[in-house]
Amino acid sequence: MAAVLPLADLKRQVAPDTWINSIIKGDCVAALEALPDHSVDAIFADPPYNLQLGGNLHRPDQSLVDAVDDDWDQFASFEAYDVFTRAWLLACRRVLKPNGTIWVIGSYHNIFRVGAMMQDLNFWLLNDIVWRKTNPMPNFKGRRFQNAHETMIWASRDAKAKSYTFNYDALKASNDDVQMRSDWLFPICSGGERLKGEDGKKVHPTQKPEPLLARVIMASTKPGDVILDPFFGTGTTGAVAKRLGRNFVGIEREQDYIDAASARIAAVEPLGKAELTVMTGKKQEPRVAFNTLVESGLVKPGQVLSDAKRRVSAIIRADGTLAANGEAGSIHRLGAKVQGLDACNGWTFWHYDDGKTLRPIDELRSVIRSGMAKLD
Amino acid sequence: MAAVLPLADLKRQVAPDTWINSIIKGDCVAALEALPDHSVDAIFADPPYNLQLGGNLHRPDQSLVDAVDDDWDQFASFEAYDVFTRAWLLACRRVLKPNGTIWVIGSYHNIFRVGAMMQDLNFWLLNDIVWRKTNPMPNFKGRRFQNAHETMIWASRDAKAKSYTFNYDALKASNDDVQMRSDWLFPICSGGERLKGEDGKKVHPTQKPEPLLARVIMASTKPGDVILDPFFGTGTTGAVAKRLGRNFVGIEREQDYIDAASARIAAVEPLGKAELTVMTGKKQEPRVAFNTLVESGLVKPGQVLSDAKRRVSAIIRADGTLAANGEAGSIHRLGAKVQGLDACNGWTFWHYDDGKTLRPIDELRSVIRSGMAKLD
DNA sequence: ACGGTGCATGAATCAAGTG
DNA sequence: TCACTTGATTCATGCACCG
Repeated sequence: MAAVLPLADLKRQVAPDTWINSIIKGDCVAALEALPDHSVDAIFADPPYNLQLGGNLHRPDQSLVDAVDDDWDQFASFEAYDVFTRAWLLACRRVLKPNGTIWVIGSYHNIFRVGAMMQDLNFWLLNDIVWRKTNPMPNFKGRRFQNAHETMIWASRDAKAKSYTFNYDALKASNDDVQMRSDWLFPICSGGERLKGEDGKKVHPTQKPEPLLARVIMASTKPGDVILDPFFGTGTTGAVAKRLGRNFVGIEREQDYIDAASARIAAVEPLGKAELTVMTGKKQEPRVAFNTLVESGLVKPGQVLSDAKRRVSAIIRADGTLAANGEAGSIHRLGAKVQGLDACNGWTFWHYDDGKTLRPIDELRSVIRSGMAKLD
Repeated sequence: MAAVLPLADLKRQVAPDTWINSIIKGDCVAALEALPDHSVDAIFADPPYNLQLGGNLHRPDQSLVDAVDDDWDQFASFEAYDVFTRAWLLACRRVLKPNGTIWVIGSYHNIFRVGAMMQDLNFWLLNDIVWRKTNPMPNFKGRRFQNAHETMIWASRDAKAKSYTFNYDALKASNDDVQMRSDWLFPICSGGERLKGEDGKKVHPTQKPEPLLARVIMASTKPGDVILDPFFGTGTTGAVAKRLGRNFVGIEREQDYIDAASARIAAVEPLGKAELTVMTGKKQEPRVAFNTLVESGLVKPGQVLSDAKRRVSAIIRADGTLAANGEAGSIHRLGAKVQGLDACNGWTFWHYDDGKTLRPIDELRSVIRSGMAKLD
């Protein structure tokens, strides 16, 4: 797990087992060039924020704030940052599968430039997600609002990509059965999760919290997917991907970060298959034609179906169509017609009388499906 | 109030009384050209979002979503939108005072382009603010996260502007004595606040809620300041500015919107000077001890206080503490104790009988505070 | 005057599979 | 690529109406 690959050994190698679940050491764009076209399912990118810090910042007690002033976060100008951003985004886009999606996280210092560039490069923005921090750093000078959030952009490769992965039902189930919103609340990375060096100092200045990555990965990937992180740092993406039964590829320049990430990922225990099973909606269940209900005898030709309030009714015909008012058609078409609508889900609209109460025919479809499941 | 000015009458007139508190009818950039250099203290801009909607969207009940499909939101391309954005931002920058600040609101469709352009034009970003909606529209198809927020960018005219207005202490005091964060929670504009035409339909598709504007204006302007809104719409900025003792200038193209805004603003009653002074004071709201109420005679030793439903009661002692069931303590400690809780806000928990009804003692604190305000 | 039910609606880049 | 079919999909709030 987490082999470290020297960049020179890679030349757009197609065999995934040469680079999957490894950290490629080298410059981000050069390393991306070594990966094959359309080879990763998702990308999580935490690029340098281009913080434009003037002098040092002191707390009210005069202690010095340990700001992000590393070499890799220094850009001479917006133009230089744009050139850098365009290069790594383009390289990512080539490597991403046509139905893959990309996440980029940033703050107000850089996220507007990144988002505009993504639009310029034909990524299609799906959402912007706000990470609200429960415990953000205060604003010490009292000259601005406390900067209490960061922004993530989630985008598909292009506007036409319709079948990207989004585990809507699992997210909703995990969120008290209401759909997941675009504002997420998580603590910053601290305590035992925060990697510290032998000197007790944090290894990386902007280590992201694992729960944040976990939601990203659970929302937009499937088990077994390959997730690329072109700014791997201390490997939060890799650690969470491994724990959640996904694969990763990391790109990182600094040996200290690579060392920390390798050890970290090696210690991760993946979850079992049962725990990883994602709740899915009706969409993913096998298709059942209404005629199957007729053929199996669950409903009978001549039987009357009605809507939930018995305002309209129709008769089942032997070919699996319905008839009412001299018209006939599928359960969906006729359901739409009797309501004067363009569309209708006949499975939930039409009901049958079980002797006591009206029940949707969708329940009979479930009976068929459970019978099919037993054949597995 | 809210005179409507034909654009032709204005030629960078310096005398502010010719355009202050009026709505200029005309194209945004052309109208901005008519205003003098460095003439407004703050700008709030709600530009078109450039939504690129495909076909129609239906709810699960097949009803049609009333989308924003107005002509003013149609742009041929990102490039066309950028040209438009650059033009109005540049014009705003000339009109803004050197120490003025600008707010721009948008969604993920446009805010990244706007933010990047602002940086390119040398605005200096101070914060990005997230407006979290309590009641956003759901995502009906379950293909994305519910889009539950919009983003505002707050920026000064340039990096060197250090003495912009930011009422840090007033914001902190209004926020339970912790500094105001970058994520704000407000409902969308609906109910009685939402302007409706004679046909019962909304006058403007994107009317912003007044509390949002109130926080913007209270945070970044002083009483008497001039606030420009280059996309005035139905005049939320003007209405809130007038109520809060500020001046406004609006620019709007559509006569229907101008008519609605004029009538709306005319009906606004400005707050009194005392109320505004309290709200904008540099110090936090003065702390009032319960004993001050006793000393001032608003409550009397021996008087009985109870909770809102008369389930528990306590007696006021001369030293400003309460006693009940053989225990005594502050209004907060005793309130917590009688409820079996760890903490309690005694000001809102305890009520007194004014002869007709039970009223919270917090109202008596307000009486003390307004008396203190009159001493200013 | 209430409480309960039903309905309308808000800045929305909102489906997937088959032939 | 287009046309057509199948059938999946919503949260909070305000207001009208009714008993």
